[in-house]
Amino acid sequence: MNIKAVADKAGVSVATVSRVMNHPELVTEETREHILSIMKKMNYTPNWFARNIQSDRTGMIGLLIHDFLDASNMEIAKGVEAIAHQKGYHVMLCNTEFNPIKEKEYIDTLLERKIDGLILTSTTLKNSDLDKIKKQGANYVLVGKNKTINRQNIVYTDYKTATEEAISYFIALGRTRIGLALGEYPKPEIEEKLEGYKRALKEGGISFDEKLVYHGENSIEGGYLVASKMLEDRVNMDAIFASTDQMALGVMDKLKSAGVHIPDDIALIGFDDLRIGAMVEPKLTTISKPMYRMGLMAARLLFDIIEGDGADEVQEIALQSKLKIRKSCGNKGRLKEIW
Amino acid sequence: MNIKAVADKAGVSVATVSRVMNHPELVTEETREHILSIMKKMNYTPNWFARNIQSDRTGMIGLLIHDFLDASNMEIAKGVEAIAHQKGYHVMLCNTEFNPIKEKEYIDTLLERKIDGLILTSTTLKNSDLDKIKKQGANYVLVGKNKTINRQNIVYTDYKTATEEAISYFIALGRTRIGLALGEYPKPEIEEKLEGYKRALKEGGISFDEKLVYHGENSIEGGYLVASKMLEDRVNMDAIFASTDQMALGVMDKLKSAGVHIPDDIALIGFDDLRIGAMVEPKLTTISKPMYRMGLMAARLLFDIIEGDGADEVQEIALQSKLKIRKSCGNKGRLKEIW
DNA sequence: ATTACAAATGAAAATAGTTTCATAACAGAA
DNA sequence: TTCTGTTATGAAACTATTTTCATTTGTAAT
Repeated sequence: MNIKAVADKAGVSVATVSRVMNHPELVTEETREHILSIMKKMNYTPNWFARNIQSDRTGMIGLLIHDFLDASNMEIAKGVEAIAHQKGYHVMLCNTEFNPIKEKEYIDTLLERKIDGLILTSTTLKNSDLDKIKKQGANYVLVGKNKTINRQNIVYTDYKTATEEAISYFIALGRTRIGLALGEYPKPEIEEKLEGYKRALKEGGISFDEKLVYHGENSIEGGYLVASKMLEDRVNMDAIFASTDQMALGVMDKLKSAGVHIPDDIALIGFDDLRIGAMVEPKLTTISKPMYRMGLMAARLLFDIIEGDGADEVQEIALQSKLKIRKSCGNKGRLKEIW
Repeated sequence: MNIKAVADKAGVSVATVSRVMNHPELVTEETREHILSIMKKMNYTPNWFARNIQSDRTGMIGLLIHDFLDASNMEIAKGVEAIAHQKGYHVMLCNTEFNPIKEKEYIDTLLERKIDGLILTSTTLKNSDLDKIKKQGANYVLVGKNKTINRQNIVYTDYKTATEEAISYFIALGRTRIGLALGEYPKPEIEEKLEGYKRALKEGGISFDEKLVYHGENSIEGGYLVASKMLEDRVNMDAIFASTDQMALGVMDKLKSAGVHIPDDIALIGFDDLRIGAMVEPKLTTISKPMYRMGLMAARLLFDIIEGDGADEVQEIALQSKLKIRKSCGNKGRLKEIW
C-alpha cells in the first residue's frame, strides 16, 4: 500500500499523488478528488519515514523531566502537551529519573530521531552540552530555576520574590520571629529562598538571625525532624516558612503532636501548592507555582523559535508564583486591609 | 554527514560501512576498526528515518494513559518505561485526557509512525477498533479493569478478591455492620467491589443489607456527602469500606467533624493507597494496587509478543492487590493472631 | 494560423540507508 | 598447477517519498 499503488489505481504518476498531499493547489480539482477517493478506498497512509527522510521537520519535540510521579513535573508536561497537540506536534516524554547519564542517553536518542525541538526541565547539562544540541539542528528551551546558565531561552519562576511575598505577609500579620525550614544546601533554589527571606526582613526592619534558619531533607520526615530540632532548641518563634509543602506538612505534624497550635502559636507557610495542603487541618497557606503555565509558555516559546527558523533573540521568561492564603496563618482583620 | 561521506573517507563502499553497523561479523576486524574510528571522528550518526524506511521495526512503543496528573497512571508509565528503556525501546507517552476522540487521534498518529506496539490503559476502544490496530501491524496489550472485552492480552487487578480481603479483615476484627461508600454506577469496577463485599459477608455468615450500601461521586467531597447521608440516616454501622481513598478521606473528614471516632466507633478502609492516606490522622488502612508492577508486566508481555513475532496465545494476567494495614481500623490483639 | 504563456502532469533525480547479487582474493585440496 | 570453496568487498537494486526539470495541453493574443 504505497504511493505507487495509489498512482497506478488512479492512472496517474506518483508525482501527482504526492502533490495531492503536499501541494494540492497544483492539481486540478477533478484529479484531486479522484485520487483522494482512491486513497480513502485503499486505506492509504503515507509512510512517515519515507517522508521525513527528505525534510528535516518530524513533527516531534522532546520533553525531559526527572520524575513521572512528580506532580509539578507532570503539570509542565500537560502544558507542553496541550500546545503541542494544538500545533499538531507529538511530544516524546522522557523520564530521566534524576540520572544525568539517562538524560544524555535520551538526548542522543531524540537527536538521532531528528526531533524538531527539545524542552529541558531542571537539566544537569552544561553550556557545552547545550551547544552540541543546537549544532545537531535542534532548538531547545529550558524550564526551571537553572539560573547558573545565562543567555538561554528559559522559562522559570522567581523564587526570591515569591518567598519575599510570603515573609512580608507574615510580617504584615505581626509575626516577627520567623523560622526557616529550608532544604539542604547547596541548591540554587534554596539560596534564592533565603535571599527572598532576608530581603523581606530588611524591608520590614527586622534583623536577620542565623539561629532561625534550619536545614533538612526535602520530605515530610525532613520537616518533622527540623521541627523537632526547633522545639528542642527552644528558639522563640511565631512563624515558620518551609521551603516545600512536604516539609511544611512534616513541620505541621510535629507541632500538632507537641501541642503547638497552628496558627495561634505559630503561623506556617509552605511552597509548591501540593493538593494535600488543602486537605490537612488547618489548610496550608502556600506558594503556588504556575507549573502548567510554565509548560504552556515553554512550548509556545519553542514553537516560536522553530517556526521562526532560528532564534533572533534569547528570551528569559519569568513567571510569578502566587501566595495562596488558606488557614495556617490565621485570619486576622488587619490582614485583610493589607492583602 | 551521510554514509557516503564515511565510505569515501574510509576508501570503502557504502555497503561495507552499512555492514559495520548491521552485520559486523561480515567485515574484517581491521576494516571495521578503521571505519568505526572514522565514524567517530566525523561524528556520524545514521539517519533514523532512512534506516526505518526498509524494516518495520522502529524501536518505539506507544503508551496511552488518560491523565498525566494521576499518580496510578504514572506509576504504570514508570513501569513500562523501565522495561522499555532496558530493552532499548522508546515510549511514546500520550495523554488522552479521558477523551475518546483524542485517544483515536493518538492511535492513528502512532500507527502512522509505525510503532512496534501499543499499551492501552483503561481504553474506550471496542473490539473492532482493536482489530484495526492489529491489522495495521501493531501489537497491543491492555492494562486495567476492562473486563468487558475478552480474549485479549491484558494485565489487570482483581478488585473482587481485594475487596473481599478488606471486608474479611473487618469481620475478623469483629465488625459486622459494614457500610459501603461506593462510587457511582454503572462501572464494572464498582460491581466487582460490591461482589467482593457480598462474598466476604457470606463467608462470614453475615446477611447482606441493602441499607448499608451508599453511592457517591469519587472525590473527597463525594465521600463527605456519603458520610453525611449515613449519619443522617442513623443506620447502625461499625465499619465503612470506601471504594477509593479519596472517598475514604471525605468520609474521615465528616466523621471526625461529627465527633465519631475512628477507629473506635467506626473502622475505615480505603482503596488505592494514595500518598495522602499515610499522612492523615489516623493513617488510613487501604488497598494498594500494584500499578508499577502492572506497567512492568504489560511491557514484558508486549515485548514477548513483539519479539516472539505474533502472539501464540492470549494472556490474561491478574495481579493481586494488597491490604495495607495502618491505623484506621484499630489495632486489636485478636487481629494480630489472624493477620 | 501562429506565437506566447500558464497550468497540469509525468519522468527521473534525490533523499540515506539496507540488502542482494556478483566478483575478487586467497587458502586448501587434488 | 588447477580446482574448489570460503571470505571480504563492491556495484547496483530497492525502500517510499518529494522535488526538480521537462513535456504536454489548452487558452489568449497577435
